Amino acid sequence: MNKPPEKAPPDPGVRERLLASAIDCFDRKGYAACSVREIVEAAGVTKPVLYYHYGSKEGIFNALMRQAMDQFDELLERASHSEGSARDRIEKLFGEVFDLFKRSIPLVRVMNSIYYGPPQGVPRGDADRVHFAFQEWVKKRLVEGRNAGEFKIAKTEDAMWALIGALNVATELELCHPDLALTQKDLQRVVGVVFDGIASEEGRAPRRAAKRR
Amino acid sequence: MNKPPEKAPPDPGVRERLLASAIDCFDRKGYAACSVREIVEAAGVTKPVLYYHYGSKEGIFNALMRQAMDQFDELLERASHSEGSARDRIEKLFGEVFDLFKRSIPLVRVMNSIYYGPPQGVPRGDADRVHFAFQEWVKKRLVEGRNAGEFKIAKTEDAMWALIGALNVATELELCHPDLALTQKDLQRVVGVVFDGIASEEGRAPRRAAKRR
DNA sequence: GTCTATATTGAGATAGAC
DNA sequence: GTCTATCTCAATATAGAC
Repeated sequence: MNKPPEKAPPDPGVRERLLASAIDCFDRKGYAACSVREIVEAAGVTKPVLYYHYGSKEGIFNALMRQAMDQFDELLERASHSEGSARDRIEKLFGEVFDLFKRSIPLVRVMNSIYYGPPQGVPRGDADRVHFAFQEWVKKRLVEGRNAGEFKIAKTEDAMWALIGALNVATELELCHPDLALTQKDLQRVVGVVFDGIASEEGRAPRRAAKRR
Repeated sequence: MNKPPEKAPPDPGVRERLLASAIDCFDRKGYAACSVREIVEAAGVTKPVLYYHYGSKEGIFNALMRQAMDQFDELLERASHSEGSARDRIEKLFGEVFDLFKRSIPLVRVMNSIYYGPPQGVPRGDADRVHFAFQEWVKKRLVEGRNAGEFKIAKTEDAMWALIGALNVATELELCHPDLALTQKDLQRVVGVVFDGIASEEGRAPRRAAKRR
């Protein structure tokens, strides 16, 4: 609700410390279960400081969301100027997105819990916009690839979902089983499965003709 | 914490009403943000009734989780006796899982928010066990399929993740965009993309040789 | 088993001094 | 801008009557 400090900034970096602290707390306990007290204590300040800079608990949450989406938007923006085959460009963006996520696990967990989970008293914000933008980007590349003879796809959406599914699964593994997390190479192989398919040549034409066991 | 009623059950169905009410509230507001008061009011009872039957807010949550996992376990159990090609069996189980999810959206959202999101003061419980069991089931079918010449896969895990990713994406769409939700047929086509791949024949051998644009 | 009434704790947020 | 001290409210949980 409040604007950034205007007159004198005696404690530079308070805002950043508060953001970092909020990410950490939201990540460990969830938005609703994390208290303002815990956030400010970890940031080494008192409650009024948070309310002065961000207006409310929801205010600091929204600031986090905006920060995350700006980063993603920038990635998409740069990717729309990338070069190469459709597959190259998709693989490149997926690698960058995965890398960004890997570097922002706590923030991603917080965002996901609100986007996919129940609203915990905070609005979903512009998360939809970002999701749609990403989907459209992938779909465009797929259409281009098909027109260029690079892909054979009946329905662009199907391929889009299969690809996004592969990326999501890598992210989710990172979130809930860091020990089993996929590497960049692993992800590229999984994505490669989608591009190439796993059915053997003989098994493909007669779609359900594989032998019984 | 408490056992089911032992002596006299004057209000049959209270437990079920409480469970249903809890699912609904957890779904709409999240575990932490949903109050016991709201649960019991929707169930038409008072607070002590909940504490009598389930011991605590966490107790009723755990009861929900157990209920959900039992259903999933049963699905897996039946699927391990299914017949047909590996692809047939995988597609069949995916269809059943997707159907179960579609019929349990609120509960699934609650489970996911705890499994993938921050712990909101409740333990994750046995969710891991179920996930691993599902992954192992798929992996087994893939190995069988490869041994039978049905698939050509270098790394079974890659195909497993691509397939599970497709199922996840269908579930997640259902959760956060019911309007865009995939049908059973849609899901089978997306899964089909993973089985068959989308790369055209000429584009496949030289993996990065597609033309520049 | 289910109620009314209440104990107790901690939450989000703010007033006002400096 | 940041503090101390405090307001207000709603949360989980329980005591004890019926």
